[in-house]
Amino acid sequence: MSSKVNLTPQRKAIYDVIRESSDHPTAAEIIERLKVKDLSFAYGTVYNSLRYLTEVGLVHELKLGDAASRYDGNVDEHQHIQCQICGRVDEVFTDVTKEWLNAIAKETDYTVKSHQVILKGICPQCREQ
Amino acid sequence: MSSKVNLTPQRKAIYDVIRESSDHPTAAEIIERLKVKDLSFAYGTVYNSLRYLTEVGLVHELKLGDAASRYDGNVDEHQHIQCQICGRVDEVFTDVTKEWLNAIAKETDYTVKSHQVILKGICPQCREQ
DNA sequence: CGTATATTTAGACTAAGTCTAAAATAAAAT
DNA sequence: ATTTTATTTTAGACTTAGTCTAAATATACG
Ligand SMILES: [Mn+2]
Ligand SMILES: [Mn+2]
Ligand SMILES: [Zn+2]
Ligand SMILES: [Zn+2]
Repeated sequence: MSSKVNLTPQRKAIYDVIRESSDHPTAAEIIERLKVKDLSFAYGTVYNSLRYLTEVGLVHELKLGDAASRYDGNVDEHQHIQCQICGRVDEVFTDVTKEWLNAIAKETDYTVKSHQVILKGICPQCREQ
Repeated sequence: MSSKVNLTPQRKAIYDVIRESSDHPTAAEIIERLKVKDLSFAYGTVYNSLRYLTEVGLVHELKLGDAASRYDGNVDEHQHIQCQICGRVDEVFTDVTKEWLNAIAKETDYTVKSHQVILKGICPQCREQ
């Protein structure tokens, strides 16, 4: 069991870029950062690898409502807040309560499997302007 | 002030479809439903109208991480839960607490402007199968 | 080794939506 | 009422993000 994770050189390089990034890069940004390291993979390989890394749980895919998905090397449970002005994405570790999730299960009669909170606001830097 | 809302025939028809729908239709679904009423507008007009209706606050745009945005004629504050199996989207009126939002403002130093919760789970129907 | 399986590659293709420039409507000014 | 101005619609080209396909490579297995 525990089907071993198969990290090919491409997947490893992409995973490295994500872990070295703290800003939740998009696929396009990952491709840029690979290029800086003189690595250039087929377009499709980057997307296939991102899907693979997501599936095996090494990274998380964030869909914040922007056009492009972002990727997160921190797979600990946390949420995100995005600045409406500059677009930066920051971490949020204060999570919703279990009681709240239970209340929703009761209200909707769904079996709640996951929740994602997307907060929008103004970051400290942009507030100064 | 209060810059009056300009509901052209096209915008009105699209708004009507959204209000008559309770399933948060996508642009493509709205176009289908217009066709049933023998209404056919330019592709771009539908998107322009959806943007307009969203901007003036008559509808809400939902980005649940699917490919296409969905539109909601209920503009009262509420959240959504989507079935991972059949894709249907249901309403969630149990909202997060103000305390939780304050905790996030303190943690992140952001001025929190909005929050969107996307819950995923199994709907009662799909659970029976 | 030889064959099956998995992965990468380049490039065609798709889905959702935006943009553009011209035509049609509507509103405002003469 | 007619001209001028502003707004909206339209068709279709274009963009962005991502998937699909078929061939070429690489890896694993007997
Ligand atoms: Mn994160
Ligand atoms: Mn709703
Ligand atoms: Zn900012
Ligand atoms: Zn379902």
